[in-house]
Amino acid sequence: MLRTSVQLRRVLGDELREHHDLSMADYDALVQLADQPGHRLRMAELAETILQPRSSLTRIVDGLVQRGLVLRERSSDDARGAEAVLTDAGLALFRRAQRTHHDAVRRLFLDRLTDDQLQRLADVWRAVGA
Amino acid sequence: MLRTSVQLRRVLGDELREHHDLSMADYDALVQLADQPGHRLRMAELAETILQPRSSLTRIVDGLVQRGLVLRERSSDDARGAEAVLTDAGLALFRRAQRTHHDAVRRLFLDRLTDDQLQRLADVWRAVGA
DNA sequence: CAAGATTGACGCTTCAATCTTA
DNA sequence: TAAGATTGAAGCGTCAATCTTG
Repeated sequence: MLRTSVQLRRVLGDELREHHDLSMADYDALVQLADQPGHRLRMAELAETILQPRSSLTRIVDGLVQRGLVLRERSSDDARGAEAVLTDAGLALFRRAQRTHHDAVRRLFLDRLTDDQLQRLADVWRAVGA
Repeated sequence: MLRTSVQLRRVLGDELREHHDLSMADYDALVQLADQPGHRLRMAELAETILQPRSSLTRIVDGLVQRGLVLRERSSDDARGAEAVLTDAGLALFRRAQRTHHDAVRRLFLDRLTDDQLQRLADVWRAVGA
């Protein structure tokens, strides 16, 4: 079972890499930023939501900044903190990547299961994660 | 759902690392070797069964050989090929690691689900992997 | 001193190129 | 020439140590 989930994640990651040159972690970060009002989030919060250590997030944001997808800004209220802000280019790339990703998820996962199966899976999985 | 499976795998990996200084990939390799008659397998076959590129397997076996857990032997029938053979120490470590791993799987996964849920999960997951 | 974030160094993984034998 | 396996170099992810601000 873990084998299958690893393979699934691997394929999904390969597609993002191939079409948009994004790692799964990059994509996760873009998802969270795009989801926020103002498209911005504190580094520590962003790290937490994507289940990464802060040091890892620093590298991830480094890469996104270099490609002009994200800006780093000092936090206005607390000068120790930094915020990551999605640029227009970043948002545009995210929307394209999201299409790729959703298509892949549908093809590899959703289309292979009935609605009933999906419902059961969700229930069972909730028990594991709790 | 992928989040949960990633977390699960991460915790399982951390336990193997902490108690036996093994990566998941190391453990996967030991499982396959221990499972074979003669505790030996050709490199290419071992790579395939644990879903790793051959180059990755080379590194993995390098580490295991250095720790005396595995021996590398030239294949008797085809001198191009190499075989990995589990040593007594390797088998002993594997048995201990297996206990750790099984305990963790039970604790984090099996104990959280009813038999009925497990059965359903197996059915659903088979559809995804197919 | 504590909190937020970054950096240096290391380990794991993988690709492309290479070496060896068939 | 092809098949089996290994190696060099590069990227990703992480820990411990460090820098900066509160």
